[in-house]
Amino acid sequence: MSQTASIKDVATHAQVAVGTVSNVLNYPDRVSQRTKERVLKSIAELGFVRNDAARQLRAGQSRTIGLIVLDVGNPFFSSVARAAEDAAAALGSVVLVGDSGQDSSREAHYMDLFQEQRVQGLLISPVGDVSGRIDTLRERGVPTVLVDELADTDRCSSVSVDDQEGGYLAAKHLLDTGRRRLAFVGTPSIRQVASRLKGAQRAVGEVTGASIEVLDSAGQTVLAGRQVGNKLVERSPEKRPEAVFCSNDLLALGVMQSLTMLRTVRIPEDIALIGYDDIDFAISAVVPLSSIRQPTEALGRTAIELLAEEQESGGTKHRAVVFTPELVVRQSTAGA
Amino acid sequence: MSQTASIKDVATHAQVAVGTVSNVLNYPDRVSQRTKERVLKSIAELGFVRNDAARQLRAGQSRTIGLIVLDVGNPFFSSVARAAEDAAAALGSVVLVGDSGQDSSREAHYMDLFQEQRVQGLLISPVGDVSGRIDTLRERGVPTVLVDELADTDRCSSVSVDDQEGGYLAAKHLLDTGRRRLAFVGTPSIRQVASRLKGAQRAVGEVTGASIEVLDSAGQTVLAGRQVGNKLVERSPEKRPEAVFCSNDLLALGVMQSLTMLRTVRIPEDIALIGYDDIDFAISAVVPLSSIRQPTEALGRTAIELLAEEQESGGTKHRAVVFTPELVVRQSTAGA
DNA sequence: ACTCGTCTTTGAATCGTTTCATTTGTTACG
DNA sequence: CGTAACAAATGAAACGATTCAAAGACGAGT
Repeated sequence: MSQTASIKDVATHAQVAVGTVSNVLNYPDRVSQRTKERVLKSIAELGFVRNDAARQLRAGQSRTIGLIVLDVGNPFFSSVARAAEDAAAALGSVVLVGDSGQDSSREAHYMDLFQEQRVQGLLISPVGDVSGRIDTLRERGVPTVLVDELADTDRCSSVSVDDQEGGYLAAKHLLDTGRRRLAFVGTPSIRQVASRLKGAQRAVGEVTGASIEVLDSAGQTVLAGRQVGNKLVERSPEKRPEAVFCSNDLLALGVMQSLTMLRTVRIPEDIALIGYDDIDFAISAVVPLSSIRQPTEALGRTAIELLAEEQESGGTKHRAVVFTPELVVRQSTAGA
Repeated sequence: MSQTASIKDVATHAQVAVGTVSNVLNYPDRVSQRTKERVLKSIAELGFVRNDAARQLRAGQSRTIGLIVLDVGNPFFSSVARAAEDAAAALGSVVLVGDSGQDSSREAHYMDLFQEQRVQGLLISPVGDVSGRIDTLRERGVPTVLVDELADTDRCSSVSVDDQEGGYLAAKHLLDTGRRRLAFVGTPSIRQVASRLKGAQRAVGEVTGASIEVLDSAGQTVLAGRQVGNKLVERSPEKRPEAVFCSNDLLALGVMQSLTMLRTVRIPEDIALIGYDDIDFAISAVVPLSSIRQPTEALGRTAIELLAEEQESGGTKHRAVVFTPELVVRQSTAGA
């Protein structure tokens, strides 16, 4: 029946003032045991549920945090989101997730939406350059934290992963296990990929007699990896690299398929292989794939922490936290 | 500066009444060109953003729809969510996604949250039995649509996929291509898996001389599939099935790894293989994997449509829409 | 009996929007 | 010139919660 009972209905039913009902809900200690029981009973009987819109209106702020990611289907982002949700829950807040799908109009749409919702703050993996919009948000009192993107600390905080270090770790591992002629597979036109390559080149530069060739792939997919892998198989054995570092796991899995398909190349004996991201499939590949793992839980958790810091400082103090990725060694790079 | 300008500030700045500003926003036709321009200019200058809490409070309902899924990381659900978001956007609504992670306390948490938000309606893939809670919601005017679960149409609407038909399609395809001794790999303790098996058995029953053996797997992962695959390889060739139907693609990929690893078995010549779900990896497997595709876009879109129907009928009319999955033929089941 | 302090309860004011009955302004027509 | 018809603008009331100054209740101490 009751479309929805209001606090006033509860007050009438329990024969108390509206303020008392509110106190039962928000400051139970201020209310005597007797009346508290009576009010709670009325709440149960009427099926009262707090109207969050009214509460927010009065409070001037919501208990909500907006998160805009490039792709919820991507395990990296869904993991970050999950961690952020948990961290926010501990603070009594809720995370609303928006998926921009790499589309800046969708991104703008969610930014507007979250502003109308008066979110406490915004976590965002920006599609393009959003520094202007972020300045506007800050002026309006909405702190923002960039996710997976390094921020200018004059403007806002950020959490990101050191891609160059990840590339360094991968290449160093290959070198440490005795390989000297390396190959890098990926699309360096993407910023993150370029950093990973740069790190790899740094590691190679530290070892005399080591070299790395760059094989540009057509995309970041399994199929693109397979194409590159086929080219490698066609080469005469002495021209093949001793180790291949792929800028993501999908590429690596594609390369692995090509190399193992014809049985002429053994992994890791003839060619070692390492990927990036440590997706679920990496461990269950034909040859379990070594990879670089990004600390997604820490990213999500820290993003929420930085947001809290921003709120406390009134949006004046910014911090850029950079995480170091982690090397995960599996069979595909086992000792030469 | 402006923490946030209200409609009253805009009215003062533009020298009009608050009602006029509201009309500019909601009924532009009621306002003369001249004042409209003046008001819009003030809105821009003050950086006014509508406060959604106040709007909702007045309206008594939000423009928000709640969606609770079992796992956002699962491509099935992220695809359904995406489709629902798009369909809702066309109606001017927004979808809030909650991830229960198969945990009924998290599920309950989101149900409470969405109720406080006064969502227009709820789409849910329930963890356990939620019929009681759904009854309560209906009484309170929150229509609910079950997703990926068949509903009792006396209580609420639902969108689901006919798993038995999916199993039938898969087995029939294997039979149509000449295979007679089939095997089913999966964990029939899961409801959906049991239905798929039942459908497969129905198809086998229609063909004389055909048989299907059930291989219970330890889970639904690639590794579980590999274990089953290894057992198959150990058998003498004449005892191996001619075709294997796995209750999901991960299992199928695991089986594929085992079978192709030792090169004693060829896919599809010696053993045909088909999975279920048609995940992205299916097409880029070593041997592209045939599979059963679930119409996730249609599920999401229809869920929103049914919700709209519920709203129009005041929550009295319920409908259960069951979709038929689709067979996707690839190389792994190519003609014998 | 009176005062003081503590604990509990009260209820009006407030948040920012939308709505709608009224008022004000303008044009057309007899 | 009067008035009917219509368009545009007004501003108070309402939505449902929280807050807070003030009032009320009660017991202890003198």
